[in-house]
Amino acid sequence: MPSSAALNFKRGREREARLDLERFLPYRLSVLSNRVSDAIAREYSDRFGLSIPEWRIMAVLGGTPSLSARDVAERTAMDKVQVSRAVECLVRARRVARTADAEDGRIQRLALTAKGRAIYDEVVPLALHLEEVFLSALSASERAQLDALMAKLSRQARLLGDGGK
Amino acid sequence: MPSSAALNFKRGREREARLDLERFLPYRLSVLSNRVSDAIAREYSDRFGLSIPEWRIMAVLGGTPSLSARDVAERTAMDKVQVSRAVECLVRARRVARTADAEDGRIQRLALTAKGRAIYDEVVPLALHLEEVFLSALSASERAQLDALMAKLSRQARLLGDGGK
DNA sequence: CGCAATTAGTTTCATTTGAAACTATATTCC
DNA sequence: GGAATATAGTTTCAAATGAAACTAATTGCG
Repeated sequence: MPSSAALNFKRGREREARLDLERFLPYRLSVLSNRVSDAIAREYSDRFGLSIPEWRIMAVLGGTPSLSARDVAERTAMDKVQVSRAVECLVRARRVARTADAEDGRIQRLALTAKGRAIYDEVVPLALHLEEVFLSALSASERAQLDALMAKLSRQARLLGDGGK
Repeated sequence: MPSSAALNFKRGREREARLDLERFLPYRLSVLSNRVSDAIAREYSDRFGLSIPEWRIMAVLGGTPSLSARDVAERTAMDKVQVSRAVECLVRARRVARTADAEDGRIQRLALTAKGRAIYDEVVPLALHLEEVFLSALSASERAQLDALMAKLSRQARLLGDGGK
């Protein structure tokens, strides 16, 4: 049965349009993304007491230390309130340290502490393992396709979003 | 530049693993899905005062009337609390009607009212148009690829999710 | 039958979230 | 220099959310 998203649009004898939610891409994306996020969140939370926002922050700080909260927000696609709150938790747990910026009094530089780094070093393999399990349904060429499609769709979605803002 | 998700895993000279959030599939999926949902939610909300849960309920009732709240929850991937609340709004707005089931006193059959159907008939073309704009970044064969990949990933994600539950 | 266990759906309550207001610092421009 | 504007980050407050308790009806089973 061909089920391309392009075929979602149907008209019966009467002239009203129909929509099949299961084939509607925004819906499918949302369900897929939630399933994946939930499965992963459970692991992060069970094993390390990390929420997804916290993990995202640790992930970027692990790769690039000394970012400001604003930088982190940009790179994690979170808003500044979310970042502020998640950083607060991470600081309380001594996983992230805040230090004043030498030049700009408004900015605080963020970095993983040794403790945070140790957790990061444990979480990264777990995250990559989960990604791998998830992707194990695909062949190498399918993964390449997926990568290309995601890039195109992300660009397109960015355009969509900007239009309405 | 090859950027397959399979290549996300890297080790430097030192032996700690690194993770590039921008190439991490769960993250990419989440950002993409949110962008799309937000763009669409804005339209639904601006033009019809519909939230996404409300729209999902109307979408399934438009295709299959006389479902119970439980049926709706199943088909929309929402939980029963969400459905209960969104249905409440829809009923108050006279877009959906609740009628008692003849056989089972616990069940209420849900269906679009004439008013709800009129809105449905307007929203469906809008939804399909937005999907089309979004997919316009892809060729026909890319759409087919996407469809196949989403199906595989969804199945895989369902397995992942069940495992942990 | 009649009591325990299930199921449909709602409500409650605590937590999460986001928008807007707020504080503090920095920059612009007269 | 200093008033107006902009930016970093936090706090506040109201709305959205979810887990668990709850109500009401049904089913299973001795």
